[in-house]
Amino acid sequence: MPPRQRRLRGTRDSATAQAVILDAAIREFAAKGLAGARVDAIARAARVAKGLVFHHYGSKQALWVAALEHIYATLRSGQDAAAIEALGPVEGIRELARSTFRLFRDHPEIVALMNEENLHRASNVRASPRIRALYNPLFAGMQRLLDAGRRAGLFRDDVDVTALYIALSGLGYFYCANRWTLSAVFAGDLFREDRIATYESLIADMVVAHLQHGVKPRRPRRSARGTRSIAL
Amino acid sequence: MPPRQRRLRGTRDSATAQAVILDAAIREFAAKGLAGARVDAIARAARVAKGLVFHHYGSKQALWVAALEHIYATLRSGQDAAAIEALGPVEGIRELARSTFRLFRDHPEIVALMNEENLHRASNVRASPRIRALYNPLFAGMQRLLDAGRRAGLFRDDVDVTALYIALSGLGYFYCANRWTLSAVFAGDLFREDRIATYESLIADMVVAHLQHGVKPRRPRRSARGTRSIAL
Amino acid sequence: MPPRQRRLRGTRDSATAQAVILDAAIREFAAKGLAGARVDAIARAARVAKGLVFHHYGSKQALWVAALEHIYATLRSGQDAAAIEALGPVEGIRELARSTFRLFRDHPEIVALMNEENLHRASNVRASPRIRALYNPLFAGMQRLLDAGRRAGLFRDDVDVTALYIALSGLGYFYCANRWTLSAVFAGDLFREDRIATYESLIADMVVAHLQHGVKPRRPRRSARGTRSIAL
Amino acid sequence: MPPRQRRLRGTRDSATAQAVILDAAIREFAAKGLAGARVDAIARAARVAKGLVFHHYGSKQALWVAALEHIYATLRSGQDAAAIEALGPVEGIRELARSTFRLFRDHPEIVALMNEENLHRASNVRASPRIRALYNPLFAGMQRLLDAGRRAGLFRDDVDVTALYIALSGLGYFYCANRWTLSAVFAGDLFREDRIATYESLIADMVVAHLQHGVKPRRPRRSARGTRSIAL
DNA sequence: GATGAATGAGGCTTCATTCAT
DNA sequence: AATGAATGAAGCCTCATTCAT
Repeated sequence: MPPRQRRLRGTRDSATAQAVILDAAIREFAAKGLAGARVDAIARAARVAKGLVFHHYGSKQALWVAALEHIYATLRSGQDAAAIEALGPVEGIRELARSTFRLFRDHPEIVALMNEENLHRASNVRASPRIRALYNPLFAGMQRLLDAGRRAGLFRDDVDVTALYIALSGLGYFYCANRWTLSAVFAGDLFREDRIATYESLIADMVVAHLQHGVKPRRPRRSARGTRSIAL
Repeated sequence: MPPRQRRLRGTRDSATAQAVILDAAIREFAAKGLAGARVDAIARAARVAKGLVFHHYGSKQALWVAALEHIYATLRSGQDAAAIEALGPVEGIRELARSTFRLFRDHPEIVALMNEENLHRASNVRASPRIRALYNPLFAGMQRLLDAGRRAGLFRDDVDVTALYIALSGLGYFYCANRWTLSAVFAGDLFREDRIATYESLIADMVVAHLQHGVKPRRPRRSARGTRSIAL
Repeated sequence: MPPRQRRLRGTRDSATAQAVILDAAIREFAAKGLAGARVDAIARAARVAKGLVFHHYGSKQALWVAALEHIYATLRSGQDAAAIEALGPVEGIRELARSTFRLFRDHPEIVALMNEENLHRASNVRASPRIRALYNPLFAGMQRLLDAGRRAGLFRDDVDVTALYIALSGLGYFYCANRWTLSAVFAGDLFREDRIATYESLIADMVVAHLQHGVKPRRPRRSARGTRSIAL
Repeated sequence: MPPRQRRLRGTRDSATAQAVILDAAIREFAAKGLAGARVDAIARAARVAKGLVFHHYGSKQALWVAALEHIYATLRSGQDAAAIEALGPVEGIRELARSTFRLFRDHPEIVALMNEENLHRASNVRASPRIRALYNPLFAGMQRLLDAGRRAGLFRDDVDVTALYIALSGLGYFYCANRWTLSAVFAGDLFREDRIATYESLIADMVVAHLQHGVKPRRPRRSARGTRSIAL
């Protein structure tokens, strides 16, 4: 009788096994939370003996940390600071807002794990310098965009990067994090294509509207770079 | 010798006991999530025998639903549709944004339980008509405010109530939901008084900026911000 | 179908349950050691759900400590200081030696647990003042016996109580502790009645022979009490 | 970069590897017992892959037997029958008592493994003719010493070799086996140099006092203690 | 109504052992 | 000979729930 399930047995490829386990773990953690996740389920999903999970990761908690670091890396790699900066102030910020929304939408595990981690008061994030370091380039890039926008007379000059980042993220985050309760309350699927598209541009509009609010357009009004349309 | 710890024993006030249990449960659920919460801990916090929890609520799951209904009631009672409507379009929306933020801030259990409930794809919310009904008055009120704003030439006319509610909530939600991870990443306490105040007005500004974006002020133009005039 | 095994179910007698569990635990610990013992086996032997063991004792380790304290109490209650003192120097010491041997013989769990506890460098005994306190009356009694023996010119005067206690115990202990290996090596059962009796008197003789070694008998030579035979 | 830790890898000296493993095993078994010992820990201590332990010894149980045989060999080699016999009855017995004590003192692993083996009712010792055979020369030598002592009128004639061996061993064994519990109860270190020395001579005295007890000195009576005279 | 002893299913983790390399 | 990934059978312990009182 052939084995019912292809196991790793014989693979002896520790890197692959670890990746498979981590992937399964992220899925399980995202679906059930840390406390609700079952190592058993992770092992089964990874087609691996339960013991192997511990062989490679040591404990459920350590696996959780690995999952956290992974999703933070995903998050950050989806917010490409350089690419955004290249678009110029207005389009750059718009794109950042949209891509952040897109990230939360396409990677619900990011939202789920971040929520859970906040339950634990970020004890793991705080302990991981790797995660914290990921944010620096993004914030630096945002700051340069804001400065450029101000110099070009496009943006107001009383906006704090941190607050802006939080607002911009929150707009996308809530939509995804509360997908199910919102859908229940509104009796409709929030993730229908058209709704998502509408909301995506709303986010971008709202952030930029705020940045431009009360700014007197200057006459020749030329932003250094990134001017796409006169409308902006 | 009097009992060292006052228990409910003998008070025969089952309503009080139930309230105490529910209160303890909300705290525990907020701190640990549904899966992470322990009935034992709830009973201990309520100074009640574990069996009594089951006596009154039947199961952990049922207790969860009760907690959920409770926090939704809190949420809704904090967003007073009538009071908001009375403020007129601009101030009404501003106040809604601020009070929603305030709710999430002062009631972290709301955020925590909503997150957890979304893990379960809102199965309990969907099953609770009571919760869903809570939203109707608010949305109706918002819709009337938006209409009034449009008629007064203050607001653009392409804004969907649902989307607006989500955006407005998200701005406050994220700040609270991710309090700990954000504080870790920014290496500072997000909940310092001044930061909160700044962010609170940012939220209000951003929402209104969006609603007014691209709107041509009509002749007798009255500044929108803070005018509590009858016209609005 | 009647229940296969009588459980405690319905007993609701916590004290009894705890005693039954402790008894089973001592047996299991004595047979397998701390590491080799199975909580499962203890619960089964006690006809109790495994969870109840933890309900009452908290952990295997705590159960071990309880077992230790129990066997030490047994040990000490088997070495009745008062009764021994009443026998007078020679017979008292003889009886102490014999009864100590008897204790080890009839309570192999004492020997087994003491051995195991020494593996752990007595960490639990050290932490239990209750156990340590048990020894005081015995040593005080022994000291008084030795003093009396010296005053009566029966015992040499250079013998330390502690050393004497250790020697006296060791004579009986080894016989029991190594029952099986010794029996294997000598190809005979060490616990045959006659062998035991022979060895029991050997122990008593040896200890007293030592105490009397080199002592010049005085003429009137009357021990205060307990003089059984002229030979002594 | 050279390997951080020198492994046996590549030495192809399987004999060395086996010896290193056995040594580590004895240490681990002595510290934790059979059930408490971890093959993992043994391999780590031996700086060897876990698989190699099984490669060479087959199973934990087999490794235990090897360890057992090793410590029995050590024990026996420390009780040199020929050397003891050469000392004559009194000094020979004294020396046997002292050297046995010394063995237990310097090789706590002997005591620990013997205890553990008795937990298992000596099943491994019984199965190992090698171990049992080790005792024969010693007993034969003791018997000859006793006989000589009797013929010389030094020893009583009702003493059984087996019982004597047990008593003599027990005196030293208990002191070492219960080192930790005794130290805890007496609140002092049993292994302080002076205490050990005192006890060592106590053991020798006690055994000889017993052998000489009630023996009428013949005419040319020579004191037994410490006389290394030819007559003995 | 209220208690807490008791249960049993199942969770995380350990560990001796096997096996491909 | 030697390695270390991989396994699976327990092992300790937790926890929601039941039940006698």
